[in-house]
Amino acid sequence: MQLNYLNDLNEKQLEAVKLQNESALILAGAGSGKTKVLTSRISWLIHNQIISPNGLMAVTFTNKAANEMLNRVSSQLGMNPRGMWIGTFHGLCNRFLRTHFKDANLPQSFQILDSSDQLSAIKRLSKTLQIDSDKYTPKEIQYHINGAKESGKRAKDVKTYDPHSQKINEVYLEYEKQCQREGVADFGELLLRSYELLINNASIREHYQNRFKHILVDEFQDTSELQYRWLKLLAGESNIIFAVGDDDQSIYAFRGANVGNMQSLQKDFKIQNVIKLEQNYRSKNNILNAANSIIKNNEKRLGKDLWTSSGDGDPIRVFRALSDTEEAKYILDEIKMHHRTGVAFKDMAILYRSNAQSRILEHNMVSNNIPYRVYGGLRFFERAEVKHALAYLRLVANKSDDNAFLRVVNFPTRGVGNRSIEGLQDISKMTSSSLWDSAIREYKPPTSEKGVSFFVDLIKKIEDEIQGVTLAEAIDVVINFSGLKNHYLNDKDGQDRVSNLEELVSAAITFSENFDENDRNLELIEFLNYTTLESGELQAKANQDALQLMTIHSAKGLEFDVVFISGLEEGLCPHEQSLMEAEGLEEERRLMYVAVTRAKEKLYLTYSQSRLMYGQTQYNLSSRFLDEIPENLIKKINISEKSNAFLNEPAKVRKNEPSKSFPYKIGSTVLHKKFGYGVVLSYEGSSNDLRIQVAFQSSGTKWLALEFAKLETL
DNA sequence: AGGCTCGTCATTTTT
DNA sequence: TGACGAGCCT
Repeated sequence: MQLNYLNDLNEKQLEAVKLQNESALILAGAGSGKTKVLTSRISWLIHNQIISPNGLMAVTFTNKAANEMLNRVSSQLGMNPRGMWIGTFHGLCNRFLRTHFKDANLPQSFQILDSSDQLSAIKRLSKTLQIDSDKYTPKEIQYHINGAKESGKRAKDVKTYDPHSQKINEVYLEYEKQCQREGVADFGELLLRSYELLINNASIREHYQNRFKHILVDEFQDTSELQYRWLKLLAGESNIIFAVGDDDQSIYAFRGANVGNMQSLQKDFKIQNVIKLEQNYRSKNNILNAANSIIKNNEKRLGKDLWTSSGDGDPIRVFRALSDTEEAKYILDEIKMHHRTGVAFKDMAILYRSNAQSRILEHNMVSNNIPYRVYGGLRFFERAEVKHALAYLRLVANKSDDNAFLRVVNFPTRGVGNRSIEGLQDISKMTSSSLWDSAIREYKPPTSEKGVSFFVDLIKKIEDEIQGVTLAEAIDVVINFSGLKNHYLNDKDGQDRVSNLEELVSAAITFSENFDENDRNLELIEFLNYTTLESGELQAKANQDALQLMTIHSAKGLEFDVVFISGLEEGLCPHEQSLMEAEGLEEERRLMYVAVTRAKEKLYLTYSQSRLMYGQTQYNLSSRFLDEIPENLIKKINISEKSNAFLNEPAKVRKNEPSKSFPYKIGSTVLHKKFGYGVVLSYEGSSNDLRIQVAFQSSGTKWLALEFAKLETL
C-alpha cells in the first residue's frame, strides 16, 4: 500500500526514507525537507511493521522540533505518540534518569537546574569555599564545569596543568558534591549521568540496546562529543542510526557542537553512501546561488550544492547606508512598501549578528508604528516572579533544594536577613545537612509573621493545603499563601507580574490536561521538570502579524518571504571576536549561509559606513561575504561612488595586505614596548587619526593611535 | 530593605 | 551608549 505521506517526496528523499538495514547520514541542505524525511521515515518504519512505536528513539535539540515531529507522526499514522521516545536529548535523558533513579543514584524527585540556577549554585558554593570571585569568576567556573561535562569528564578526570585551572576544578569537585547533596542536576548532568549509567550498568544498557533498533537524530551537526558517545552506546553493535544534518549549517561550535561527529559517524557505522538532499523547496535560485557561492569558500565541508526548480526570482538587493540610522530607515521603507503590496509583517524578518543591533531597528519600528516582535528575550518560565512561585513548590517537593530555599526564604520579605541566613549556612556546613534541616533544628514557634521559623510554618502549611488538590489549585495556593501575589499587587509596576502568575496557573491547567497518570505527587514533580526543560515562548504573541527581528542564530530553521540581513560589516559579520578563534571565520561564513537561506522570495543585504557602537562611531568596511556573491546576482542600491579617502582604501585591507595607511596585516603579530605581543584585529578612523586595534596576550585588547604606537612587526 | 550611584563590560544560545 | 551588579547610604 502506498501511503499518502510518501506521495510528495522526491526521489532522494524517498531513498532516504526507505533505507533498509543500514545506518545512514543524510546531508540535508537548507530547505530540502529534512524534517519531512525524518518524520516520514518514522511513519514508514512503523507502518511497515519494521519496528513497533516502542522500538525507536528520535532525538532533536529543541522542544519545538520535538513537538513538530510528534505532531507530524501522530497525523501521519493517526496514533497517539505520547509514549514514544521522541524528544530532546535532555528530555529523553531526564525520562531515562527518572525511570532508573535508584541506579542513577538520584532522588526520585530530583530537580533540574537551569543555567541561572546553576550560576547561583556556583556563587553560593564559591562563598562557602571562600573563593575569590574576582579571580575565579562564577561564569568562568560555570564554563569550566559545563565544558568538562560536555566532554564526559568528572572533576576527578580533568587534567589541570596550572594553579588557576586547578583551583577551578576543585570548585567543580565540590559542586558535584553539592548537587548530589541537594538532589539537583544541571543540564549537562542529565546527559553525563545517563551516559555513565549506560556505561556502568550492563543490564540497563542491554535492555535499551535491545529496545531501540532504530535511532533517528535531527540536526546531527549540532551534536556534542558526549551526545555522540551516548548515541553510539545506545546503538550498540547492531542498531541502526539515521542521522540528518547539514555541516554547512553548523553554527554552534561555541557551545560544544562538534561537526566532526559527521565524519566519525561515517567511520564508526561504516556508512558507504551519504545521501544528499540538494533540491531546495524554499528559495528562488538567485538566493540559492548566492548561498552556494558564499559557502564554497569554506574548505572544511562535505560539499553540496542547492538548486531549485522555482526560477531565478529577484536580484539580491545590496544597500550601503551612510549611517546605521539610514540603514534602518531604508529597511523600514522597503518593509512598508512590501506590506502595501500584500506581504504580511510576520512574513518579513530582519536578521542581525548580535542582539545589540536590534535597538536602533526597534526604535524605527516604534516611531513608525510597525508591529514587531524581537525574539530571544526572557522566556516565560525564566521570569523572576514565575521562578519564585515555582521555588516554593520545588522546596515542598524536595526539602534539600537549597537553591529554592534561598530564593524564597525572604521573598516576599519577611525579616530574614543575612545574619539569619549565614547562621543557617554555618549549621548546615557543620552538620552537612540542608538549610531546611537547619531551619527545623533551630525552630522556635514564631511570635510574628516574620523570621525563618515563620517561613518553616508557611512551607508546611502550603504542603498541607496542596494535599489532594489539582496542580493549578496548588499553584494558586502558593501564590496566595506565600504573599507573592499581594507583594506584586502592592508594587506600582507589578501588574504584569501578577498576570504572569495567573498565566502560570493556566500553564498548569494545560499541563494537567495532558498528564494521564493519577499520582499527584508525580504530576507536581513532572510539572517542575517541564518548566525547566521547556522554558517556553509564550504562544499568544506568535499569532500577531508582527515583523520578526532576531539574530541569525535564532533564525535557523525558520523561513520568511522577505529577509533583510543587516550590519554586513567587517567586525560585525564576520564578528571580530570570531576571527580570533580557530576556524572562527568558517563558522561565521556558515552563519552567513544560514542567514541567506532563510529567504524565500526576496533578500536584502545591508551595511553601513558608520555605526554607533558603545557610544562611539565606528567606521567599518563592508563584509567580505558580500564580495563572495557574484555580481550578476546583485543589484546595488544607492551606493554612491564619492566616498571619503578612507573608504577608497578598504579593498586592500580586505585582501589583508600591508599598505601605506594600514601597515600591519590584520591577524599578524606585533610587539609593543609596554604591552608585549599582540594580534592586529582591525583599524578605525581615517588617515590622520587612524587607530589600530590589537589584542595583547597579557594586557587585553586595546585601541592605539597608529601615529604614536610603536609597534614592531614580527 | 530598598534606592541610589558608580564601575564594568559589551558575540552567538538550547536544554 | 546602556544594562547590570556590587556596594553604599538612608
